[in-house]
Amino acid sequence: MLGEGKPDIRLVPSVVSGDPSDRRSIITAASIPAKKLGIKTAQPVSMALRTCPSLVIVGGDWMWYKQCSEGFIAICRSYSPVLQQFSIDECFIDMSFRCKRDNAVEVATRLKNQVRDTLGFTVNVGIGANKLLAKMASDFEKPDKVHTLWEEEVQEKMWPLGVRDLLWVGKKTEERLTAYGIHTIGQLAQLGMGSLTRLVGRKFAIQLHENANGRDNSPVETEVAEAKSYSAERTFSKDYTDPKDLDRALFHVACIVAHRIRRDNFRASTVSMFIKHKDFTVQQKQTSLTRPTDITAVILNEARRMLAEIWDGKSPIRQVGLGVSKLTHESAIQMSLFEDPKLEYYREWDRQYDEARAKAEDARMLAYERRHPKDDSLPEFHK
DNA sequence: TCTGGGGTCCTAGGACCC
DNA sequence: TCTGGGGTCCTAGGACCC
Repeated sequence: MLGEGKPDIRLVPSVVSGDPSDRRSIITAASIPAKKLGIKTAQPVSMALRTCPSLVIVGGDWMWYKQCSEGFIAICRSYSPVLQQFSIDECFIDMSFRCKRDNAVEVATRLKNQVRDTLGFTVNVGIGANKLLAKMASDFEKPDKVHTLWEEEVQEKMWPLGVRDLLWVGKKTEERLTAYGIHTIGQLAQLGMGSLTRLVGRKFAIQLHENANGRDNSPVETEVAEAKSYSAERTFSKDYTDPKDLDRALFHVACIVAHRIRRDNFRASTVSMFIKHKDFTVQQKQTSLTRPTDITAVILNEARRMLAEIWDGKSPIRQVGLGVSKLTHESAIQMSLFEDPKLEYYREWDRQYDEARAKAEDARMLAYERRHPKDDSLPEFHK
């Protein structure tokens, strides 16, 4: 993991980001020293460099992260099978049948230390009577810590925090709440439902009210939900004005998305696409297909048609995206008598594309293994 | 300084049916 | 001839998460 003589990037201001010479790169993760300087996730790298010229910038290693994630989840699962993965580095574990409240901190500390000593990275563990409280507790002081947030601690530990610290309160909701004089989670908890409903709508108001009061009855979902949509987007290093460039980008994202749904044995009935202008405004368009498809050419064709409908063909475009939804696993393809004979040709093109992609995947795996040679001094991942 | 990429869910208005 | 209200589907847009 760490080479001889290389500094531990966790101990100095550092970030993981895309190519720092690309002005459009943003930060995917920041070390604690970097965060202390005010550098935040999703900030442009160029901005962070201005804050800290000596910032250490490294590229991401997604295959490694995935492997670390699997090792982490495996350890967590050994504590309780009632586990819900929330993201690549977070999960909820229902320990209610495994330990009593009195020894929850002890068990959590054991889990935290086992992850650190086995996998070589630290985690925070939050303990609470529901998922919201556990999640909020896990975001208290880092790193390598265990925190509790029991119901009777909500007023003392959670209510003084700013509304933005509450899960599901993002930038827009924060703006609305602060404009109304609501700055802390405690104020939010005591705000009347009438006012809250006017600010954020009925459904969200109910959730925010419950959550701010420390209540959450959502279950730990052990089943991994099937994907409901797939999408891909490309941001250009310079805004595009040439239709040829746009079309190439659309082709690129269509290939990626169609490949993914074929890999997962899906067909899609809805195709959507969007363009983001240089002022960040977005135009989107979606269309329903008469029959679900997994053919790149069919998806691309719909996207092209929609692009022509929403773009004047000359205003500068910063980003293009394409998505599919309304997915089914229909295995029996109903061959219509009137099916376009070109479809067979398109299917063959896709077969060859998928094959080439599989080869590229193998090559990436090999390169990964060269990057991370087996090191016997490091403990094995729990599989 | 100039803002990625991949997802989920919600809302609101219009079309259409009963 | 003109009117209601509920349900469902579709589309566009917006919010949030990591």
